Amino acid sequence: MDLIIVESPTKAKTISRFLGKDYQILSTMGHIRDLPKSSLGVDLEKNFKPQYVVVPGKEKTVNQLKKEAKSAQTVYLATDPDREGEAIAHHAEVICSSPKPNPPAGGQSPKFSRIVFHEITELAVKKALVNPGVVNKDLVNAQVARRVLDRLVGYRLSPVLWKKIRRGLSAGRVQSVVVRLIVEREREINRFKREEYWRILVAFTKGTDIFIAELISKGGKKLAVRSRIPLFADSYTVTKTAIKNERQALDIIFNLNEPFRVEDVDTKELSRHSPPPFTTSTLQQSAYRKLGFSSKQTMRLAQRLYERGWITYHRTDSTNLASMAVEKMRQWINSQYGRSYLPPEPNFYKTKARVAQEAHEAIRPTDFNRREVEKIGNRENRLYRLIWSQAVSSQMTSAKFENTKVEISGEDYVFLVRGSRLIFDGYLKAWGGNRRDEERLPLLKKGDVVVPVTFSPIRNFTSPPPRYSEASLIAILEKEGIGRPSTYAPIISTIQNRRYAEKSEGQFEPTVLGMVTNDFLVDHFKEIVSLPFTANMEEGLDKIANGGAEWKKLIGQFYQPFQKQLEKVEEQVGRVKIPVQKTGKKCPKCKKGELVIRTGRFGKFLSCSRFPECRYTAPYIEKLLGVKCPQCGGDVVIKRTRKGKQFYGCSNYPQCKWASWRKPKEISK
DNA sequence: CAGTGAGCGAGCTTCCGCTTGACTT
Repeated sequence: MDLIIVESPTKAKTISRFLGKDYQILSTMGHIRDLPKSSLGVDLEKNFKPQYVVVPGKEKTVNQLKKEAKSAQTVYLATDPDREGEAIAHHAEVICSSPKPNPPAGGQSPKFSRIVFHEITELAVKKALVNPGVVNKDLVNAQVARRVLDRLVGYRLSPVLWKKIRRGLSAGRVQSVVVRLIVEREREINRFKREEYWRILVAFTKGTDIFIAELISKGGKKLAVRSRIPLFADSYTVTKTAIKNERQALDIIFNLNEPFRVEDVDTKELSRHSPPPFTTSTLQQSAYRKLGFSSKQTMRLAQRLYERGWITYHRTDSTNLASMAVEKMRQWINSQYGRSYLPPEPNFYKTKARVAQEAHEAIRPTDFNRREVEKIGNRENRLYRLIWSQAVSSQMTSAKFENTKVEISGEDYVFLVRGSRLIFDGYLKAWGGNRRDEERLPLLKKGDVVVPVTFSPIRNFTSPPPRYSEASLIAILEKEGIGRPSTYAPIISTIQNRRYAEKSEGQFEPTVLGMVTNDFLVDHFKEIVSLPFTANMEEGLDKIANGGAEWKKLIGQFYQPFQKQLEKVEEQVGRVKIPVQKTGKKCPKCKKGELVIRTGRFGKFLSCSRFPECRYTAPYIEKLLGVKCPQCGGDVVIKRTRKGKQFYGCSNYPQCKWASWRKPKEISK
């Protein structure tokens, strides 16, 4: 019997349904061999020779692969069709073909065939089986280069941080850039100067209708002032008006004179195209924005949907849909919604990611007739419905809006009001007729006289660029090609576990430790924490994969200067002090020092500035919530676990051990 | 669900990317 090796057990199950009992199908559950965890595992004397070991905990899987391969005639290596998948195929081949102390006399060792398919359908799998190839050594070498580079960066840089800042810290090609994004953004926010400006809104009536228009120009000059601020990985547009204070605003209002006439009515039809079906990144972003799920939570739910066979694979960077799925979806749309919702040709989407490997399809339901899963309203179902709508609507026609711009003038002042009306719902139908974007206007035509009823000067302030949420962070990572679908969620945990950043009300703020560590890396290893570093690496890896470069050369080109810089920093740079935050309060123990806020391994805490002479410590209370502890009546405070997750605890800890994940209800006395 | 910082110096920390499952509120 022949053996087929895939990565995911769910995939194995699906394929065995297609192929019946003729094949045995096993899964590797990801990588089976890797560099050892507790040493560098890269021989610097021997041209970066990597030392591979069986991944701890994978011994059973490996033994089973070996055993079944022995009795197989052909071993089909059907791991994912991307760089990591090629490496897994290679490792499986190595494991299954060794050790061969004495090649069985007369017996045959198995033949290895590399097969690939981009969609898991019976046809695709059977086609792959009759088109066997061999493992692509160049692609494997590209993966080795990627792995070795990440190991060198991570395992040589981290110890520098232990020595120069604090034990246990970490640095890496991906995580250090993520921390930098958050730190840079915080500084951009701090640099930002809020500016006051005023808007003038006027409520007009026409007949029995009322609508609100905004003053947009005065004496032929537009009031809006736009400025673009370049950001570290982005840019930000600030819009304000030329009205700087209340006096100017009132001045304008007192000078407004009737009559006010409709000067111009401009109506345009606008079509809005559906977004593409989900990739991992866009699923995480949408689930966060629309359902409030964290990326971790989203992945856990998606995993369950995938295991039950309800959705395609959920770790993907592709927006492509299997042609069979598109065909079925088109039939479904045609029969349920009708012809006008079906584009003449299928919609195609270009993938946004810079370095997409497109080993899998986009995320979609496996059966479009399944509109709900399990109990309506539960989390799994809500995520499923999101995936369903995104996939189905991606193959539907555009929605059409009629947008109206009405200008109203009075002397040398011009007011503007915009309206929007949905004239054809198109793909929005798959979202359950979402009409939130409409803004209805009364019927207005040129020359109409409208009567003002109220004048409202509105005070505004320009707002700084927003802090990153999980969603906006993942969007940047995908855009820059940093990290992969399988790592977006873990990265976000890592930077919090290391206490480089904390999430507060859904937004990332750098800690003092995060800023110190980032500044150290930017000062001394600028290239590695730059955005193009990963992009450049990918370029090099592509050359290796195409047979146009040797992996050892690429690593050497990176490592020689890196090594020099490591030595220089070791020698010349002193230990960095982590700054403390002053509180202005006296230490209650020694009465001499000042209480300061320090960041330790378990987050912030209070201690005496005279440490180590005075060893006073106390927990740092972030916020008093005004809620009493249900056990002892003390104050309930927000605390953070070792891993940085928020929980609620009693301020009398450790005397009172009360703790909860959820905020306790107010106790009324 | 939780006690920290410095330095002494045992032994140890650390990367990214591919999988799932064992644990808990």
